Formats: sequence, structure tokens, C-alpha cells
Amino acid sequence: MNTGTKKPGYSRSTEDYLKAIYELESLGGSAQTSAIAEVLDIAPPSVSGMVKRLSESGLLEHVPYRGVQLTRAGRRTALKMVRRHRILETYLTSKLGYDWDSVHDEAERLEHAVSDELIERMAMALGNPRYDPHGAPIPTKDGEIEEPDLVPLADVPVGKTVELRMVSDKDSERLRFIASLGLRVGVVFETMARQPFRGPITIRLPGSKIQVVGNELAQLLYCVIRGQEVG
Amino acid sequence: MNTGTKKPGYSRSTEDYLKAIYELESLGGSAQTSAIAEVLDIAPPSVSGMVKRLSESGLLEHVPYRGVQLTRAGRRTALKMVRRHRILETYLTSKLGYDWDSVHDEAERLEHAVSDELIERMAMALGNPRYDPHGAPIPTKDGEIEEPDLVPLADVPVGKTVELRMVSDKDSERLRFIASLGLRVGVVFETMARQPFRGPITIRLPGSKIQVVGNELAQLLYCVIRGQEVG
DNA sequence: TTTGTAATTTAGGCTCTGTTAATATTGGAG
DNA sequence: CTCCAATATTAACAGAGCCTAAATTACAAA
Repeated sequence: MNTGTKKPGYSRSTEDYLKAIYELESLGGSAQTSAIAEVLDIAPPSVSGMVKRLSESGLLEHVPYRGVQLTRAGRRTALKMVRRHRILETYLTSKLGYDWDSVHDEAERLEHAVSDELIERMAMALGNPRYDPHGAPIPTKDGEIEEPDLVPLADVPVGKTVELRMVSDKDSERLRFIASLGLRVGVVFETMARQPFRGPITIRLPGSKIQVVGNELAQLLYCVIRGQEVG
Repeated sequence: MNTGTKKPGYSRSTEDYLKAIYELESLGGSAQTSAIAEVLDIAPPSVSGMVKRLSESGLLEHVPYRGVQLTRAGRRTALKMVRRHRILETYLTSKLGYDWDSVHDEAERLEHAVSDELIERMAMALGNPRYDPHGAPIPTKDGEIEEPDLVPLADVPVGKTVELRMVSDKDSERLRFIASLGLRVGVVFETMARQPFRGPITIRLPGSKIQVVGNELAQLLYCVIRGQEVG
């Protein structure tokens, strides 16, 4: 009577791989071995080995030399890890006074140790938030996630009013720098000018504060365009 | 210039062994291989192997066939784990609505994943508590722990007024049963009678509620004697 | 079509932490 | 003092997950 749908209980490594692969898939269709290796800071042959084990467990499908795709079961677990990570980040920020640039590492470790119950209690205590402190959408308990339609600041035309909606949580230094420019999730500002050749972008923040943002950074600042300045 | 005192970063297993050995030492002088194996639910030869590695790391001293004792470094780490565990239990109980019978397992996993900073933030949010929900003393940040002088209820003479101060957190079912008797840390009651031959003890709780407690359970209920009833 | 380069996988090894089976030591009972 | 039972250790091995070096495959450029 055991249909194989008991308590999964995957290893820390397994959880890390699934989450990483999920995040790579969200960007471009399927995840390459070398990309996984890069994200997890592991040698590519180690990834080959692990991918084999994970595909034998039915968590992903592997076409040798081509890449990897999560199965339904794999995606379910990956989304659970994403939910855990983002609830944890939100909790640490709202309830324990962490800054948005210091929650990532803590959540990265805790996400493997918490129970479902603890996560749901935290979510409850937070009023079931839909976004984490970096603006990333939090998957629901049953694995649904909003796919927000955002534009990197680097691609916003000049003269638009935009709202900053999401920033990558990975690099703590970068987050500190972003905050030091006066940028935070929810801030509304205007694009004033952009230099050619992937040059920096000038923006006007609330209070008419002017800042210049390099192109590389601007690619990681995800915005919604809210309106258009009168020329 | 590396004196070997950098960031420890011990494995999950190492942390479990050290904590278990610390707790065994608190009961009877030194920890036997079989006792460690029992507590950690591991085969004795595995313990022999691990003990060898831990003693090579300078965390404990091992006299073959005799037993094991923590070194200063070992005790420091053990007490850190105990602090983590007890702060976590307290936090989960006070801030996230857990019952005293359900916090142990959660804390057991989290204690390996949290950072020092998170524990200190939790402790701060709780007002630096000195006892966990089961009445166990919480070691300070620098590894000092109160050694409360408590008497098992089983050893309290009849006719005394006592306060329940501490209960083992290990067995969730037992904790539920204890609570169902009306017993909680801090409750003051009187010993009314005791049957011979390790028989049960009759107590009178606040509101004159009478309960009977088996001897085995009574050995795990640690009390202070507060006064004496007039014969 | 051939060929070079980059990406990937296979082969072989290592550490950690666990297992069981066999052996050694200790300490108490006779 | 001897011997047995309990306890502990050693030996041999397993598997997860990492590594490097060598072999293989894919793909694009010539």
C-alpha cells in the first residue's frame, strides 16, 4: 500500500540542487551542468554525478550533454525551498531586525532545517506575506508562484516613472550599495537620461534626489513602468 | 600565525556528540560509549570511531574501555549547543505559539543551522531569559550555566510544599501527560502520601486538586522544597 | 567535411559517518 | 584465581557527495 508518496526528507544537497535548477530554469528554459556548478560553487563532474542520482529519484530529467529539467516532483520540492527561503527572509527582517542585505545567508542555512509547521507559523505571524524583503514573490503553500512581469531598469526608456519592485538577494554588498543610493523596493522614481554603449542611467528619486546607476547594476533592478513624464 | 583558534565550524554530527556527552557527564562523571550510542541512537562501534576522531580534534579525552570526558574546548562547544537549543525552545514557545511538548524536535534541527547572531537576536527579543520552557537553565553567551540544586519529586518527603522547577524535554508524550495532570514549571504543590516499594506519590495541587504520580515519572520532576506543612 | 574548443561525462579517489561481524578488555561471581 | 558476561574496540565495508584527470560529445568555424 506504499505508493512511494510518503515523507520525502531530501538531503541538504538535494534541496540545494533542486532550488538552484529551479532558479536557472526560470531564467532560460533548461539548466546546463556548468551553470548549476557555477551557482552551487561545485565542480562540474560533481554535478554530473548528482544529476544522475536526482534523475534516478525522479526529481528531474536529464538528457546527457543537453541539460536538465525538473519533474513535477522536483519542482514541487524546489518551490517549497523557495517558499521557505523567502518566508525566512521576511521573518528575520520584520521580526528580528535583520537588514535586507544580511538575511540571505541565514535563510540559506535555515531553509534546510525548518519544518513545514514552523514556516507556516512564521507566515501566519507575518500575515501571509506575498513578497519577501527584496520584492521576490513568495510561493504559496501548494506551490503556486506569481510570475511578475518586470523590466530591468537597464531596459526602461528615458522619461518614464517606474517603481522598483525586485532586487536579487544574493550579493550582500550590492544590496548595501543599492540602499545607499536611496533605492528600496517600492520606491518610485523617474528615468532622466541614459548614456549610450551600456552607459549609466540617471534617475530622479523622491525629493528630487538625482543618482547615477551603472548599467550592470541597472540590469538587476526590476521595475514596473507606472507612467510617463510629460516631455 | 594560525594558532588553531579560528572559526570552528563543526559538523552536525560533531555537535550532536558533544552535546550528548555533555549531558551524560552532567549526570554521572564520565560518558560511556554505550550510553552515547543509546542517546544518539547509533551503533556502539560508530561511537568508538567518532570518539577517536573527536579526541584527535582535541574536543574530548578518551581512555580506551573506560569512557570519555570533554576538554575545555569540547565543553565550550557543547554549552553553545545547549544554549542554542534552549533559546530556540523558548523562542518557539513564546513567539510562535508552540507548546512545550512540541519544541524539542524543531530545536534539535535548528540548533545546527542558526548563526550566533540569530541566537543573540532571539535572546534579546525574549529579554535574555534564564530558563527554557521546561525550566532548564540557559547557559550564557560565554558558557556559564547555573547548576540548580533540585530534588526529584520521587525523593521529596511527604508533607512538604514544593515548586516544580524542571522537567526533561525529550519525550513529547510524557510532557503532554504531565501537563494534563495540571503540572507545569512554577506550579506549587504539596506531597500528601507515598506508597512504599517505589509506589506512586499523591500530591495536592492549587485548588486542592489531588493527583497521583507514578514513581518513574516522579523521578523526572525536579523540584525545590519551599516549606513544610504543619503536621 | 573536417576540426578545434568548450561543455560534459566517466573513471578513480577521498572524507565523513554510519553499518555488522569478529575480537579484546574489564570486572564481578563462583 | 578463573571464567563469563557485559562493554568496547577493531576490521571490513557502504553510500553520499565532493574532487581531479582523462575521455567523450556537441557545435560552430574554416
